[in-house]
Amino acid sequence: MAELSKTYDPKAVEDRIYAWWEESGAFKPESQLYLDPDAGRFVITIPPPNVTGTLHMGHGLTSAIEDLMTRYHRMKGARTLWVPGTDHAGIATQAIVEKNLAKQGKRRQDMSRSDFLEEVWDWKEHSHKIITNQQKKLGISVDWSREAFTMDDKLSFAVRTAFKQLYDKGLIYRDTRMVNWDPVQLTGVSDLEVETEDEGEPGSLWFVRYPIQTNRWAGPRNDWGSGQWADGATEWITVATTRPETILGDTAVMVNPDDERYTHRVACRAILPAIGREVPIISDSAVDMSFGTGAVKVTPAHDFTDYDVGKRHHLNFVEVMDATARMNENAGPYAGLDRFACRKQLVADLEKEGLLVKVEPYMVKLGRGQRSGAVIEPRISLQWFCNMQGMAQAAGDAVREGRIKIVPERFEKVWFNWLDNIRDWCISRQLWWGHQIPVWYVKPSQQAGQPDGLNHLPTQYCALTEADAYREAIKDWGEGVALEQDPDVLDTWFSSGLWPFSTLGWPNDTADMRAYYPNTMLETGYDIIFFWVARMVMLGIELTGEAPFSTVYLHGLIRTADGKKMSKSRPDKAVDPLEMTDVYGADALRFYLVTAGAPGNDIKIDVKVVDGKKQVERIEGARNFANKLWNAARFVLSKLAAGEEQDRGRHPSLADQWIAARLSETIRDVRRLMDDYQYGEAGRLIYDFIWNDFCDWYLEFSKLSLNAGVLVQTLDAALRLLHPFMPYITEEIWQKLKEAAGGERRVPSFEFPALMLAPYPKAAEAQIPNLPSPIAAMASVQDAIRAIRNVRSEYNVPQDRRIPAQISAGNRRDTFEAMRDAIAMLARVDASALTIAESVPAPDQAVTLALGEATVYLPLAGLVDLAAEKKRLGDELAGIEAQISKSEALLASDFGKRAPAAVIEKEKAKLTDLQAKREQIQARLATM
RNA sequence: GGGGGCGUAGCUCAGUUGGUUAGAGCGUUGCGUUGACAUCGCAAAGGUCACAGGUUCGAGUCCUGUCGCUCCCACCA
Repeated sequence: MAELSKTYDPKAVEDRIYAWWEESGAFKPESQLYLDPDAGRFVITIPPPNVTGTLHMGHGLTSAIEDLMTRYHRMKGARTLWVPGTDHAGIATQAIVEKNLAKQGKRRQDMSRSDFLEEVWDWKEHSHKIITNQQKKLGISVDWSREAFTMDDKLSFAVRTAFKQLYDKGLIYRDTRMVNWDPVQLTGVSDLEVETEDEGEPGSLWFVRYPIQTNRWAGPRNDWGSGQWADGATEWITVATTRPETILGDTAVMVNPDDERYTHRVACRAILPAIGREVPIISDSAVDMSFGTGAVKVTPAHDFTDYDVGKRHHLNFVEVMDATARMNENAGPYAGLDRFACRKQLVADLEKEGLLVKVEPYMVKLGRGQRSGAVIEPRISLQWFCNMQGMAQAAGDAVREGRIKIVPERFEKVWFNWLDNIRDWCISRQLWWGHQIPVWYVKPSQQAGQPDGLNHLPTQYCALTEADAYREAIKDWGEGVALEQDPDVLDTWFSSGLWPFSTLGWPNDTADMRAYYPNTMLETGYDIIFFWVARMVMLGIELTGEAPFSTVYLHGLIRTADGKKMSKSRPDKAVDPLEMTDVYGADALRFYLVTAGAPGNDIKIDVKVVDGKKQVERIEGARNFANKLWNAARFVLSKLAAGEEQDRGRHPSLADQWIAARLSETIRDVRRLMDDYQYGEAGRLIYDFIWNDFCDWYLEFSKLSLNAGVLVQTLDAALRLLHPFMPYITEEIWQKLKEAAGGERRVPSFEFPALMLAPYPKAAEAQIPNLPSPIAAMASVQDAIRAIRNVRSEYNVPQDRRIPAQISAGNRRDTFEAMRDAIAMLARVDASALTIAESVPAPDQAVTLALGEATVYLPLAGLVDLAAEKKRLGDELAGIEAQISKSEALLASDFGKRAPAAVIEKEKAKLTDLQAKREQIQARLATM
């Protein structure tokens, strides 16, 4: 048998084990060797990382939790599939590639679409390689043979099919509307992709007065910029704005109908500064009288509210900016200026013309593009939309009716709130990277050739392929028709929304669709509940008729120590998952991540930099745990190799029965917690069992009397329990254990080739019947040992000094007798001076430990004086008596009548124990 | 404007159908190292569970309010 190194070295284990798992096909559901029909299926599809670069700690958390779930269910005997894959991440990836090209002095606009896409595909390959490599390091047990990418041929076909089905139902339509426009990325984006700072950003509120047209003053007689533009005007209306440049596009001024200050102004006309356009003053209840001056400028082409106002009041829509947010020809003297340059110039000119009343500092709620950071400009454009009303209703019902369970439950409220207020989804993007919209238009030249066509024939064809589109178009337009495909691509979340079924082969009726759809679990961060989870549910129900999964588990976000999002701008506070696996090992990182917090709660990672290396205390703690387990295994293996076991397979000792009972208890609780998604709590229980029960106590007992059978069984079960949390180290140890344990020390799980394919422990299998509660019996021995240690520490008894002890053990006499050697060793008692009896006479000059079930006397001649001991016992007695009074009062109160029997029993047992201690102390005091 | 979350030991956090002595890790203090492990062992100190009410025999846990921090959603210029 190979010797184990003195400390656990993840680097010597992880890659080797992972390669072995992968090569042996252990991640594939077809390879499962242990199946329990009652366990059903477990199917989960990975939240596909964006091919934008590398993974961050959030992906580490996702991987840790999902692999934990997957390994747990696989070991429980559920038919288990975890599908991996990546997302093309349209806008984000295109932005990165454009940025990279810019470094080489290249621009997308100077390239052909296909040349640019070639660059993106190269980047995708590059990023994909890094990502999958990182995922493998983390140990995720996904079925790589089913790996998917959102722009694979099969998935692209699913996207076109979904689009066509929705189009044919009339749920997808094209319309000219106001959308959020990113003037840097030159595309429309959805509402969700616009981010605003809660407090707003520092800006100004400009108060500008517009002259009113009167009998005496019909309009400006002098040029704008002359300083005399408004000469002669006598009446004014003052508006407040945060975006002065939009004045150029104003087509009305609006006041509240109830606002008496302005009643006489309604129906008057104001003259727009700079442009000189006459604009009506209208009244609309949308105006907040208390804000600004109570008069609002209306720019229907550049503001969402004003757009609606413009529609309501049949105003003109004057666009003053182009796609890049430069002022256009409608901006008069400012044409050609950037919007912010225009703002600056216009404000200066307004001041010069005496139209700037005042400027106040103001926190502006600026919408910024999620990816570009550019200030979003509302813009009217022709886009594709998806009607969400019906789908949102269905998605809400799925949760309301319990077909989908959201964990933690509190997110249901957010879910309903968003779905109930849903707006149509702008799904087209003016990008090149993504799924091109499967709609073909008849070329305008053709339409011109057939004058009737425009009125009677369709000019757009939604089809799965260009050939299909032609087939349809030819029917209407004849053989010579020429089509061109819509140049836009779909929002990246459209394809992500199909992910749980597009990965399984939908729309085809594949074996995987039949076997693994719907999924059972969807696990992701709560930050993409709307972007992704809601869209999957809506599209899933609409397209497949079923909710795509039955449980949604949402984890928290990874944050820096000060609670901020980890960002690349603060590299000292951010931490990379691979950096941590490199320092502490994948198991340590994973154990930390799943035990760090509670479901749905954020995790703050406190990074310390020591000698240029990043350290995280809590991951270090998990690493230490791995090492502890490693050394425990080393001990077990050395004992097996030495063949010095006693009691083999025969009478299990009290210690053996105790560890088996504790194991059984732990298994029961762990399974309950795991099934209730409380992975952190489950992990802590396993940690406690391994470190405290197994290492601190049972291995110590084993040094006196070894039962190799029980030792192997216990370690085997502990490894299986821990495997979903720390897959590598447990597999490595388990393989060694299996190799070392022959013959009758073998346990059933050794029939399986890999720990990851072995069954998860069941409580029953660890139970050794017969004795009543070995846990309670052992507890009294542990109490005694701890109490003796305590006294030794208190009286500074040197570690190497063996002391005598007399134990009056009452009906625990057999228990103490059975543990005699252990007591001697662990409490460092002189074995030849250890008396255990039902009752022993109290010796003089001894410290007395009243433990309830037993009394321990430590004759520490010379170390304790009578008076001090009397005082110590007196104090203890006082404390106990206080507790007894409290307990008695409690039992005498309504508690005794109303509390459940079990609770009362517990209280009574406590009281009995206290009374026993009191008696012991009183008896002792009486003899002193 | 609406809706969440958090506030528990010096620090980071657990504590899920309310059960009466509130836990862990790290840190601190004392003792300890020739045999599984110093990435360790033994022991100790340390908390009016943010605050104020309420429900209950019983509240860290449920309800109401207040304060502080934080996040999400929302078209007040």
